[in-house]
Amino acid sequence: MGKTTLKSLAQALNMSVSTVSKALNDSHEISEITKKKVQEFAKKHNYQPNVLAQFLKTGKTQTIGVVLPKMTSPFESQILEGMQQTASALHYRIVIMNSMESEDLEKAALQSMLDKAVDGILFCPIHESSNLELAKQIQKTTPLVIFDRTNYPIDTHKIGVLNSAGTYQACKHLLDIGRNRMAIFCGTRQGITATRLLGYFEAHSDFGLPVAPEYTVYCNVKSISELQADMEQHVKKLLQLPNPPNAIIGVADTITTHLLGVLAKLEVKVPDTLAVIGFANTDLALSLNPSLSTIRQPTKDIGEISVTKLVEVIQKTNRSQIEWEDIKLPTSIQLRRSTIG
Amino acid sequence: MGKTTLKSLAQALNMSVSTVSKALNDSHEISEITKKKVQEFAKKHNYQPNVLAQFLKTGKTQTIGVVLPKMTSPFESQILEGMQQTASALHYRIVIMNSMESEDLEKAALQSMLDKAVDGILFCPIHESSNLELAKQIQKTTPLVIFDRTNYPIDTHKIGVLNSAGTYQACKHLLDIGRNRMAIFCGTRQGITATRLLGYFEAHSDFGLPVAPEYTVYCNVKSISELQADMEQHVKKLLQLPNPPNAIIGVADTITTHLLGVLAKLEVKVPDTLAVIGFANTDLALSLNPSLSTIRQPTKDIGEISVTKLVEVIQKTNRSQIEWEDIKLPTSIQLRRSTIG
DNA sequence: TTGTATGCGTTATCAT
DNA sequence: ATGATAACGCATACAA
Repeated sequence: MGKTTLKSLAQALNMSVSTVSKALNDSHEISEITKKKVQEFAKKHNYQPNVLAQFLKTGKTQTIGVVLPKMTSPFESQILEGMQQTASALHYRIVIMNSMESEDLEKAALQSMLDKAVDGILFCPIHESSNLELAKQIQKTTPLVIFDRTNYPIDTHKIGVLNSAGTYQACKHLLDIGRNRMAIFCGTRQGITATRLLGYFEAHSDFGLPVAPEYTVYCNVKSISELQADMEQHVKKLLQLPNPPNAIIGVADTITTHLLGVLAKLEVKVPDTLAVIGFANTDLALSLNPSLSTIRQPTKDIGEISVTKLVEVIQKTNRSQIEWEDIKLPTSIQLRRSTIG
Repeated sequence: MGKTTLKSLAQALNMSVSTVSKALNDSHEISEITKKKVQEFAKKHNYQPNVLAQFLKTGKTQTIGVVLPKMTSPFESQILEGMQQTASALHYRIVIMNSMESEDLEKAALQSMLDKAVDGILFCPIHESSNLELAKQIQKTTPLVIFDRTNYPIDTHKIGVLNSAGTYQACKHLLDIGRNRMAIFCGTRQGITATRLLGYFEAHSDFGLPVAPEYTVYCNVKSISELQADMEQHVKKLLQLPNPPNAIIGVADTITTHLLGVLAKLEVKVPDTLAVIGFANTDLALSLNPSLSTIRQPTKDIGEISVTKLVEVIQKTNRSQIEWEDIKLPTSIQLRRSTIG
């Protein structure tokens, strides 16, 4: 009593392997009666097709590889959950490779996908040109879709959010509540940060607000502790300006949420002295000090659409004729006590 | 110029397929000179072995399946990250299936692993007996290791934490700072909750504190909003008692962190009126209102050890002789303003 | 409607 | 030291 295979079934049923195979695949060239017979017998003997053999035969693994810079912050893990769920629904499985913000690891991750053990790749590059050549190379043979970091110069589907609009909304809200001196805390000097800054500048221009260069702050996001120390210095410096800001916008989850901790430590009153709003997908906004006004990204949708689009490409026969889409999903804004007191 | 395979290499080199295969696998029966020749040629032509064929041949997929109830909270995502990293180091990949706290989905997830597309399974059951029979069934053919929920009645390695000690420590700390009336907020009535409650009772017994039954509170954790509403009611009720508690212990990440939001909403002073401490792996403890005293679980270690132990089993030839370990890792306690003001 | 034969790309066994 | 050949389990073109 070894494992049940097509062969063993065929033997037991006194039929040929191909008949059994076709019957189990519900082929039209098999009579209903034998189909039923075979299928029942197979079920009874708990037959499980060896997917590896199927894979080898069909060249498809029903597997999607995801390469992304981190996976523990709410933004990423929510996206991953969305991907996992829709992939499951489409009968795909997800394999995650964490590039951990390192270009070398990212390269290794991408290369490990290359061995044809995945049908397609969902890629969130570390920065706007990291491993670009490799990605282009891969794309020649394996469908690849970009998510989140959509300003990555490559021809394929891209799924991200309307970053500049998110910041614009935040600025508008701050202005509405009388905060006209807004600092903005950024991460690295590229990609998404740049787009979010754009919304900030646009809003200032539209609303006739002057832009103070010292209000644009770049933080060291290498590690949480470095980020905290760095933000502490920046806040102190800003508050000593002759014309200090009365609001801060955070351009990323980590920055915005940890900024509250820094301000609490410095005993800066929020929102009295500084209103705070920013991009954040934490579900702890209500438990923060004070409850945090957020610009939320539709993480579940990002995950879902990324998978859907990728599978679309995978299943397309003539891949050359696809019109690549650059999808930008809208953000939403939630107002809480960190801005409205 | 199709894909480079053993066959194509052999043809080009005018050698046999088996020679090439052996040369690439560094076999001792191949001369150094041909080895070098083959390996260089293969590299030059960017040869990638088809892992699917390898899988079919060897019966190993170098893939580990993870089934767990959720993946977006810090505790779970940190564990997943730990698993992913050590798996990578051991040349395994991780496939995640999210049971989403549903027994049916859990069953489907486990069954989808059954088709032999994974070499082993890491399983965190929804509750202490969910899909127990199926798990036992699977275990006959596929190595399976339990993590987090270690009070699952099955014979295999289990990797979790010393839950009762965690709560015990928290109680001790509360007593040290003069809080002798501690309520405890639990989730469902089973498994881990029970163990953590044990530490609470033990501490009370050891320290000669009376246990007030109304201090043990079970919360509805179906969704965040239900949890918040439910906790709000419980807090109100507790504070109206003739002898209200002066501290609350949360037994899980979500409960503890969201409790702060509820208390903020009710304008209950923390820690003045109620000190708060609890199990939580959020890295936002410092940004919470107020900064949160936590009992932290060694998530990275859980992930790392789980994978290591599972791979150990996978690679063991005579699986029958293994002594199953029930590993309990210590928690650590971080004191912040929610208890020490 | 059913069966036969072949191949997917590897590894492993056995000759040479 | 190298090569021929047979599996692994399945799907499919083709034959009957």
